[in-house]
Amino acid sequence: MKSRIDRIKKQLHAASYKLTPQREATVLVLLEHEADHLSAEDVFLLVKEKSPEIGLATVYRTLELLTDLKIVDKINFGDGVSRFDLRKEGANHFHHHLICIECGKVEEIQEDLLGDVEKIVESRWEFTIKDHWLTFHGICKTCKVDEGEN
Amino acid sequence: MKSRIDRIKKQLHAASYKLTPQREATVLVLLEHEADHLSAEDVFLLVKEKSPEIGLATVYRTLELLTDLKIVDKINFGDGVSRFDLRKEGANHFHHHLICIECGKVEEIQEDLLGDVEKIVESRWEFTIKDHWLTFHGICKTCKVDEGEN
DNA sequence: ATCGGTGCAAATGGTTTGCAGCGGT
DNA sequence: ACCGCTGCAAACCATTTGCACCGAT
Repeated sequence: MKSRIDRIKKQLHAASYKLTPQREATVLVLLEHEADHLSAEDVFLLVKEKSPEIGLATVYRTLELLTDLKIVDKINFGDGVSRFDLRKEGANHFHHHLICIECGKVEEIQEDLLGDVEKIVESRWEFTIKDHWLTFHGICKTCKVDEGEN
Repeated sequence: MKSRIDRIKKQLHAASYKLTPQREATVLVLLEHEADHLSAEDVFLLVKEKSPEIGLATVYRTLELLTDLKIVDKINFGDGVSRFDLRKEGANHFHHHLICIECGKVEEIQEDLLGDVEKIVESRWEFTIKDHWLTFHGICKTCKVDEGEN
């Protein structure tokens, strides 16, 4: 855990930014909620529990900074708010989501399932892929079970 | 073209809505710009050329209605505005996008390239897929050529 | 003394809503 | 007369920005 923060600190310094207490608090919240796809407001409220003086604008600015440095990914599930995910170390952002339309739960898929698809796209459309977003909408395991019961 | 509007009219009636002049004008704009990924504001301005009295709220309401009826797809490229695509007839929304990060152009891929990936997700995560969004970010053919020249 | 970073409040901008009016049935 | 639909303006809400201030170098 310590080392993760230290590495982020280095990344900030390398881009000549400081890891201020507010930024550290924000990153810690993201680390503690890695699986949660928090919105900026969610992050703000959680940071506020530990550092009540923080302002919402600072959280937005920090999240933007972290996004620019590719430390977090800004993702959009189409519900009107941006969500922020700490990027797994070493991952080139090959990380997909399953959104359950019944319960709203979001699962992550870390594997890269698109290798073959990307090859096809790159050759057939002569398009150099830098990144992608893949989201599936459907019914999760739990909700399928529940439906069977009702 | 005529038949396309007629079919949409039937879909509206089937859900007990009318194809009012404003709704028709909106649908016509969408038909005329099928490849363009228009924002609500874009649609509004184009409809206004033909029907200057229309209000922005009506366009929003119409687009929402068409989205609910799955006549159009509301898509989000992460640039802060929703965009609206007429759904191809008979397509279960298997339609992907290539966004060029140089020039902003959006290309569509009509083929469904995700068949195998979906099988894996459905079996490995026990998730029943209803729909998906797939967007690639990268450099399009034209911009690659331009870069070579500079 | 400078300057990056912060908190607050105000501004922004896309989208939604309240409401009175209109037009077809 | 009813009721769905519309236009307008106001409201909303996530996000951004202007600005004065603070704290470390």
